[in-house]
Amino acid sequence: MDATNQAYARIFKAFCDENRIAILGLLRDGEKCACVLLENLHIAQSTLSHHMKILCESGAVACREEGKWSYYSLSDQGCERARTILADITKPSSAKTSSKVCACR
Amino acid sequence: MDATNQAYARIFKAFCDENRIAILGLLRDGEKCACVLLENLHIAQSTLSHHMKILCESGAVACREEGKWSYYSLSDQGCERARTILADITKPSSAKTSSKVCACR
DNA sequence: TTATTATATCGACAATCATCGATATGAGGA
DNA sequence: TCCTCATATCGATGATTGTCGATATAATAA
Repeated sequence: MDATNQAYARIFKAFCDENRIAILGLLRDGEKCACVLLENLHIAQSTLSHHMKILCESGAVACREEGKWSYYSLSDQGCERARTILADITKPSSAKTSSKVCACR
Repeated sequence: MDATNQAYARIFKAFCDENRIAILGLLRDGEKCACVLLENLHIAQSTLSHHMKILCESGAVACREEGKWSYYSLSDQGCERARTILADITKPSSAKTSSKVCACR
């Protein structure tokens, strides 16, 4: 319905799987090759590739390809954007308009 | 596998559905009765109830029951916790340890 | 008490998702 | 060239999720 909400939802999908959070945890230490990520997770290579695609599409992770290797790292800009959006959707607006009791009373 | 990552993932599940983001948008203006939320969303009553349960369980939304009405509002504490966790998992650690090239080279 | 109203729960169903093994692609190395 | 290695893509499968209508619950009104 709302394209913005849908886009926001897609960004937070990056953070709602425990394996993807584990991947982010590994990337916090710095850029990592896909094979290093794979060594540290108990998932199949095709599954890792799937998660990396979602993380990259959300903008939180950046990919650098070099020869046959793919290096992944946290994207400062993408992560900052996710944090900003979460702040936007969870911060009360300055002008609250609702009353204490429901109108349907 | 990792209980913490699983718990974090569950929190962000609250934010990865467009209808739930729309609900948060309505709550930014202040506490709202469930029936008011329902009027503003094109979903069935049982679906709203389902979403409210997920939002409350994530901690981002608080529920106040009064008579036959349920009033929902953003939880300052719960939202702050979500923001803190997102910051934690997306901020590079101070001591980066990885080198520029993959060890498997 | 009986009826109405607000919300939660249940059961079913379709859609989405995480996962895997198999295969394709593409870069080096022999 | 042929082989190996790193990664991506494909197709299938089981699990989870969003959605609904029907029903249960519980509060209030008549």
